[in-house]
Amino acid sequence: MAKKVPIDFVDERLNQGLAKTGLRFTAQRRHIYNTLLQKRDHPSAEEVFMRAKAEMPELSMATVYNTLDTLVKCGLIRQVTHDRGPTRYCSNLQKHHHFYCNECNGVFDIDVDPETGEPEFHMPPGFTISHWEILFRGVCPECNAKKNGAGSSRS
Amino acid sequence: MAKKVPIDFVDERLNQGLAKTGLRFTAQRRHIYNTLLQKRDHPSAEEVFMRAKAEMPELSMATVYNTLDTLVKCGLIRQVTHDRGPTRYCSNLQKHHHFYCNECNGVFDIDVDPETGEPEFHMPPGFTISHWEILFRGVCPECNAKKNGAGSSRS
DNA sequence: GTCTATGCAAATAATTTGCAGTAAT
DNA sequence: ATTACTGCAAATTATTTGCATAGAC
Repeated sequence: MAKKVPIDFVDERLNQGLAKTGLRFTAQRRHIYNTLLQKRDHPSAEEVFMRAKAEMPELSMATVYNTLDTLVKCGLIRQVTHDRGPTRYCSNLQKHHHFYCNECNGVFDIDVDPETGEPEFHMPPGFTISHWEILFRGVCPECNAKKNGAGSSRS
Repeated sequence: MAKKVPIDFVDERLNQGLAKTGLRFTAQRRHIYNTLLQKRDHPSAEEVFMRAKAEMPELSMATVYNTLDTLVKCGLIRQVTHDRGPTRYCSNLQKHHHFYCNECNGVFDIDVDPETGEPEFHMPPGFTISHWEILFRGVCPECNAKKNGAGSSRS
């Protein structure tokens, strides 16, 4: 079993994240964030809800959705959307790639070699690849034009 | 405007795809596949429905969903799921990568250099990248074990 | 005390399913 | 003739929203 992430670490990270946006520290946010950090997988909102509710029975689904969005906005977790099903969440903020299993729909982190940055070097044995692509995220030319033109600089 | 894909090409490809699985050639499948090939973007099922219904008013949403699934199974199109919204579809079967715009949620094809395979070489100007990752698809070790162990060979 | 966050329930969005009629082989 | 496909409507899944109450600062 992976070693437990200490609650002090959870609180510190959460406080840092919330501070940036002026949001409040609540028991639910702490508990949900802690739930995510305790297991290095890619749970859906439903799965987070079930795990977290086990120790906080009054917790509601809406709060889970709200909190997950909040944590994403704070940069503490990332959304993972590689298939048609529910959005999943990833608390691994290290640079890494993803492997999606076409059979069980599981999502696996593929770490990179810290020296070379090569993911293949660390591709664990047993995975067979049928397809791969690079996914870039950012801003497209049209939206960049809008941002640079009209809005941003007020000097 | 990009040049129109001839209907003969559409029919030929569709027949090839359907033949592999024993599925039938229908007016709806032809029309939907043609609709996808005529525009190189990444429409959702809803968008495909609207475009296709314009020329085939009796078309139903369920048929669009069914047909899109069929075309994916035949290998004629691919699903694109990079955000929380509706699944989109891609009729570009050339090797390429994707760029997702965080502002407008648009999806753009990023072609690769046919010589080197480098996507950056062809990254069009104006795109600014905030994050990128490699997405692998295939079969995970556990599912590979199941397939090789129990089921497949009946000799 | 003020304002944000939570919990509940209702609403919406995206997709799937059941089934009777229609069309392809 | 047989079996798959379509269209419609209802059902389900995933997520969001409105609002009264509770809690953080």
